[in-house]
Amino acid sequence: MPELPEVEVVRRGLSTWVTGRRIERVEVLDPRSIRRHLLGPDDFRGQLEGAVVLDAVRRGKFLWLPLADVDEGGADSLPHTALMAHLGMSGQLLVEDPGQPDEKHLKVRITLSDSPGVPAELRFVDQRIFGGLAVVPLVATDDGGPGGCAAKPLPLIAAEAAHIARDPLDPSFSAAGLHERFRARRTGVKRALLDQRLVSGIGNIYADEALWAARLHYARPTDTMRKAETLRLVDAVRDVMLRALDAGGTSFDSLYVNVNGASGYFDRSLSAYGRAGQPCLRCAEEGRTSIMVREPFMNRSSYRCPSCQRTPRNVRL
DNA sequence: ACTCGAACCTGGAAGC
DNA sequence: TGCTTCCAGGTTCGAG
Repeated sequence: MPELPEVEVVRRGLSTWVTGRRIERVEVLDPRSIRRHLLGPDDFRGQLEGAVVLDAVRRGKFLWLPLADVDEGGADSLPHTALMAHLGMSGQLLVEDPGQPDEKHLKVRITLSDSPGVPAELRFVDQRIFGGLAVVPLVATDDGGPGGCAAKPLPLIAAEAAHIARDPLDPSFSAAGLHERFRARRTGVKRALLDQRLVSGIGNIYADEALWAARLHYARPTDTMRKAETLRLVDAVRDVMLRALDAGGTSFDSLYVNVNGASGYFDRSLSAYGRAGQPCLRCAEEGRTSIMVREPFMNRSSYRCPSCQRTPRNVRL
């Protein structure tokens, strides 16, 4: 399950290996993976073939490659379209040699112009099809700031991601702004963390990790949050993401742009998620014993320590 | 306008 | 052993 740090690793890989190359051929093996491209596979292929990849940009878990249009001559003109990618639950973007056998869940094959020492294919592989690709317009950002994390930041954002808030690793992200949005909401803090319109890039796992680190209950009403608590929570989110980025970034020097759901971080560094029945690490450190619990939440699960993440007075789910 | 649950999808795990 | 059911997850969409 790629989270923001894994998507950032993919972005860096694409930035290094795909930027500057021309798309020669596109093969859609499963149209469900481009269902967000409403005009269908033929149009998808037609828009991509001949285009040159200018950069790799990420906001939250949304990733896009701004394209130089074939018939646009001026190198100084801003790009109009981008190849948009979301990895969903199980998506992978792989840069591979054409000789490699097709993956079982290979969905889209993109053949790139030759580049010395770099494989020629960009492959989108996705088992559960929650992710997908689409060619989308680039629109101006509403605040005039950069669209997201990029090598050459532009005040443009893929239309499909325009409703997504900035993520906590974005230099333009405002924790104070998030606090204001919390106060204006009538919902629980975990639901707010997962709402990509308020803050992007946080999934179920990192939400639990950050809430545990910040000692907050998932059902804490956001309109009762004190500013110090919001800032503590934002710090915790950043910390979790940066540590995962450190762990995931280590394999980045290979030619393969790879997202692996079983990254070392998930295996070794989780303090809350999946730890039901096990002792709370912080309580243990402080000489107390409390057992982590799993509770249903939004048809999923939340993990917390009943001792240091106490149930609030007015629960909001 | 805001909030929340359903739906999408696959395969591994758990239950029978 | 083989079958069925459950569960995981991010995001969008529609109902309330």
